[in-house]
Amino acid sequence: MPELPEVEVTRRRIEPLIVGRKVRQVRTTGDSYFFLTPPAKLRRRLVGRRFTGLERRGKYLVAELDGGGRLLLHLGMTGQLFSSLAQSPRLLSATARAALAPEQQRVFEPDEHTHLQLRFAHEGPDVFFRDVRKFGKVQLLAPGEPCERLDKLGTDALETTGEELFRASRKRRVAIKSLILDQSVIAGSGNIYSDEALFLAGVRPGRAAGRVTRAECIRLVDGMKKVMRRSIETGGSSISDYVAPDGSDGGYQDERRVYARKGGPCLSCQTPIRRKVIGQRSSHYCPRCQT
DNA sequence: ACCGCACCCTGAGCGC
DNA sequence: TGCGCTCAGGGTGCGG
Repeated sequence: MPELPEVEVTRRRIEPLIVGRKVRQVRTTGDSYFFLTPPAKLRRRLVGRRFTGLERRGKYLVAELDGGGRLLLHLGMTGQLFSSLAQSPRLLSATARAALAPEQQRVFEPDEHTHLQLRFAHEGPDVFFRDVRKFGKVQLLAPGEPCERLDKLGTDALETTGEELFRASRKRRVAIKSLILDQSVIAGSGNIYSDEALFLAGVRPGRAAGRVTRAECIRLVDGMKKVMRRSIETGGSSISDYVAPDGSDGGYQDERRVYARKGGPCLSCQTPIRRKVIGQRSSHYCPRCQT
C-alpha cells in the first residue's frame, strides 16, 4: 500500500526515466474508474509532450509537461509505476507466476492490469503504470487548470508539526488514528505509518483526537517523520504489491513494529500486539505501551 | 461542521 | 477440485 515513503521512492527513481524525454506513444486499457481523464483523450493529448519535472504532493505524483500541463498520478492501493526493464514476481499474479517456467518468472509483459504505457522518442525504457484493483488514478490537467484534489491536501507529513496537529485535533471527537489518516490534515500518511507513529508516540489509535495532548501530538508527528524518513532510506515497505520502479523490493516491512503483527510480541514489552478496526481500517497497537 | 459508513476493485487465502 | 466467503484499504460521497 503506497504511502508517502513508497511514493517518494517511486518519484526519485521514475524522475530520471521521464524528465527530459518526449512521449512518442501512449497505450492504455479501456475506460474505467481508473481514468479521471478518458483514456482516448489521454492518448491524444500526451503524445509529443516532453516531461519537465516530477513532484510529489502527499501521495500524488505530479508530472510537469512542456507547455504547462500536468499529469497527475495516484498509486491507490495496488498501483505500480515502473520501468519496462523492471523484473519482479510482484508484477505477476500468482497464476501468471505458476504458468511460467522458473527461469522466465521475472520477465514482465504488459497485461490487462497495465493501464498506462508510455513510450518515448529517445532511447531508453518504457514506463508502465499497472494497478490490479484500479484504486489508482490518472488525470491530465491543462495549463493553469486548478486541481481540487491537490488543493484539498493538508501539510505534507514530512513538513507538518506537532503544534499544527494539536490545533487541528482540538474539539474533534474522531479517533486520532482517523484524524491522522485524513489527507486534508496530514498529506501522505497511510495505515502503516500511522500505526507505527502511534506506537512510537505511545498513543492508542482509538483515543478521541481532542483528548490527545500537545506533547503527544508532538511525539506523533516526530514519530511519523522518523518512520517515513527511515522507510524512504530503505526503499519503502513491500508488504503485498509495492515494487520500486526498478523492480526492487523495499526493506521497511522488516522494521515495522506493530503493523500487521497481530498476536506477535511488542518489541518493547513482549505483550501481544492487538488488532482493532477503527474508521473502517485495521489498526495495530500494543495495549500496554499505548494509552 | 462533523462523523460514520458504503462503495469502487480484484486476488489471495481459507473453510467446507 | 472448486465454490463462496472474507479481507485488504485510499479516497469520495452521502445521509444523519
